[in-house]
Amino acid sequence: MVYSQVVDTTKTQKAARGEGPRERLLRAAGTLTYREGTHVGIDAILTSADVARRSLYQHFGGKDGLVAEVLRETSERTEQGYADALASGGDDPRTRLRALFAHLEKLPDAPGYRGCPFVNADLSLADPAHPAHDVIRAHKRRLRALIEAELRAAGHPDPVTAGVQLVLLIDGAAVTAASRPDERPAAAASALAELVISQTAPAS
Amino acid sequence: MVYSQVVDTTKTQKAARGEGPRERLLRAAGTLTYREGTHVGIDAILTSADVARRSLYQHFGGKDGLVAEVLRETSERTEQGYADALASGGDDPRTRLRALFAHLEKLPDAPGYRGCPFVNADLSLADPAHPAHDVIRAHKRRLRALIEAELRAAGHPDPVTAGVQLVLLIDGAAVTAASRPDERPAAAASALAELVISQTAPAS
DNA sequence: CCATCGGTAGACCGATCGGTCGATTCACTA
DNA sequence: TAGTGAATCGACCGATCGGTCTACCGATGG
Repeated sequence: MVYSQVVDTTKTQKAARGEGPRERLLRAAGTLTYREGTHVGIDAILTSADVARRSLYQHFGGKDGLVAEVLRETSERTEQGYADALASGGDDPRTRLRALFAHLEKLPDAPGYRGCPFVNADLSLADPAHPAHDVIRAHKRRLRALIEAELRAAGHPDPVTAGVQLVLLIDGAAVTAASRPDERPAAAASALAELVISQTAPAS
Repeated sequence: MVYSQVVDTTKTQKAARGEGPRERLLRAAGTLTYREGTHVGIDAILTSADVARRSLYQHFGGKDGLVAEVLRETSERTEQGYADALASGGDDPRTRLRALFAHLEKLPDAPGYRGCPFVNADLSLADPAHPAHDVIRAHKRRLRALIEAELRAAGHPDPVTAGVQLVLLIDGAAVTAASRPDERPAAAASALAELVISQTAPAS
């Protein structure tokens, strides 16, 4: 079943002391669920976090709770990154959106890039009642709202549809980058996004 | 772990007799891996297909071989659907591409729709050496080539990039439709695709 | 008539899954 | 200093995983 051995059981997280078991668990689970998928075994997470089995259940109630919490905290950091990227674009909502896509365009170049952690988890967890789905939906909804607000500020004729389109481009680029990075999908998505953004100023 | 009981162990496939074990296995595995994800147990597939355990290993060598073969055969049917959709658009490559997106736009309305089976499998199988990845990449590459040929025939200035963009739109729409169908992403993607297609005739 | 062969049935394997629990250690604080 | 609660270790649970194996069945064809 396993063709390549990528699971590294060594306690890489042990250096990150000073953090409590909860933090170590979240960090290890975040790393492993992203790299190996949400189906990593609990034991691998516990070993990597150097945390007792019982602590997991005391803090998160179980694996599903841990996975959901990992995504929740990841969404906070991610959205902070979005906000920073937008801010770097100044005051003009169009340049702000361009800055956001410039930020997103850099992500696939990161060493261990495997696509969007939210999309990956969403598609990996077949059970529609898994608590992670709500977390993911909420995150994507906030992203869409963020973009929609910029589009509205820019006077886009249909900011709702355009918001859906831009998030769709982001997710599509992430999926493609994870599978076929040679197509450079991030750049292709940014070019398409530019078409949407420029709809706000038909006669530039 | 399981919040909703969607696994139906009843031998729904038993009616499909006349087919050999191999066909029944492929049919059952296709249905179950799409509905439950690629992590369905082998026993569920065997029960649903009403096939002996040994037949699976004789025909496909193991679960991974079965999953890969399911995707391979699914890709044939899917690409036939693409070809038919294109053909329904007549001779003009632009109307052919529009017909293709019209075809794709109908897919999410199907009852058990859960997104693109290839994207889902690709993101669910964390092991990069799983044989299914090659099948999936090949399928998406053929789709891209199909689209690229139409764009080239239409005289698009950059058919390669535009091909990547249209496939990216398709995958992004599938991912979004599986998670947040209320956003009607297929329509949003088609509208964006129209922008790409119309680049072929700047002064329509 | 019997040998072969694809299929079935089902026991069985080691490994791993998520989860529970008792016993112990440790740091902090009252 | 004694007590308390959090975190530790590790045994243990039933279930399930993918995979192997033996035995049997029935049709086909020499």
